[in-house]
Amino acid sequence: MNDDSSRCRSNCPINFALETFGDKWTLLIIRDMMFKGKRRYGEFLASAEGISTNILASRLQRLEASGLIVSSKDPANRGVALYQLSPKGKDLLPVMLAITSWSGRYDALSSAPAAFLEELESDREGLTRKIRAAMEQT
Amino acid sequence: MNDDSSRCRSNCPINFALETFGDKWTLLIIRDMMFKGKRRYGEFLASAEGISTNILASRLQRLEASGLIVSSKDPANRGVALYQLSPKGKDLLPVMLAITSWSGRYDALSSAPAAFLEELESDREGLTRKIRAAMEQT
DNA sequence: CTGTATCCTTAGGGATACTG
DNA sequence: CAGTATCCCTAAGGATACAG
Repeated sequence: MNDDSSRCRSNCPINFALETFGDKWTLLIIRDMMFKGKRRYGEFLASAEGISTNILASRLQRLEASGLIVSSKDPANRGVALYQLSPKGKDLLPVMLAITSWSGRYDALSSAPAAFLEELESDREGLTRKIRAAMEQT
Repeated sequence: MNDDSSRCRSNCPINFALETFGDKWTLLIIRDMMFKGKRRYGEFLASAEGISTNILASRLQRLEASGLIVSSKDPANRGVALYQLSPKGKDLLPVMLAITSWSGRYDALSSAPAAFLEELESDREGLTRKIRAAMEQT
C-alpha cells in the first residue's frame, strides 16, 4: 500500500524534512503565511522573490497534499480559495525561528531588525510561545 | 563589484538560508559532519541517500565557498582532504535540532529514538549546549 | 483576480569511466 | 580511496497565454 517508500531516500528525519519542504520556494510560502499573514494566491505571487504562477500552484498543491496547509473556499468572495497553515505547518515555527536567527548572524543583508534577533537569542522559547499564541487567534 | 546581488532574490533571512543550503543534499552533508562525525569524501558517499560523486564534489566546493565548512590536507594520509564544519556551519545546530524535532513528530518512519525526541522537547537549550560542547572538543 | 495550461530553457543530478 | 570529467536525462522553473 504505502509504496511511497520507493521515493523515500532514507528514514532520517533531516531527509524527511528535505523531501517535504526542501526546495527553493516552499519555505517562502510558509513564511508568507506564518509571518506576513498572507492567505491568497495573489498575495504569494506579489512577494519579492517573484515566484511564477505555475510554480506557486504546484507548491500549494504539494503543501496541501503533505498536510502543511489547508485550503477553504471563501463564500464571501466568489468561492476563492483561502490558504492557511495547518497545525503541522504551524509547528514549523521553531524551524523558521532557528533559520532566521542563523541568517541574522551571518547575512549582512538580512533585513530582520537587530532587536528582533536579540530577542530570539535571549528568550527563544518565550517568543515562540508568544508568536504561536498570536497566530492561534485567527 | 559585489554584483552577486543579481543572484539574490531578496533580503529576507529565510531566503538567504534557502540560497545557502536550500537544496536536497547540502543539509545531509551537514548532518553527516554534525551528528555522525564524518570527515572524508568516501564517508559522505556511503550515506544511505546515495549521493553521486559529482554532486558531492560540487556541494563540498559550494559549502567551502560559502564558509560553512573548511577543508584541510591530512599529512598522515597522502594529503587527502579532511572536511570539517566551521563555526558558521556549527551554528546550524539549532536549525538541525528544530528540523529533527519536527520530523520526529510527523514522520512515523523517522528513525530518531523517542527518548531523543523527548529530550529535545523537554530541554532543547540544554541539549544544544551539550552537543555543542561535545563537538568543540575535536 | 484566481488560477490552469503550454512552451521552452536551464540546472540538478544519476551513471559511469577515468586519473592520481 | 579520493576525487574529476563526461554523457545524458529528467525535473525545476521562467515567460506567457488563456479561461472562469
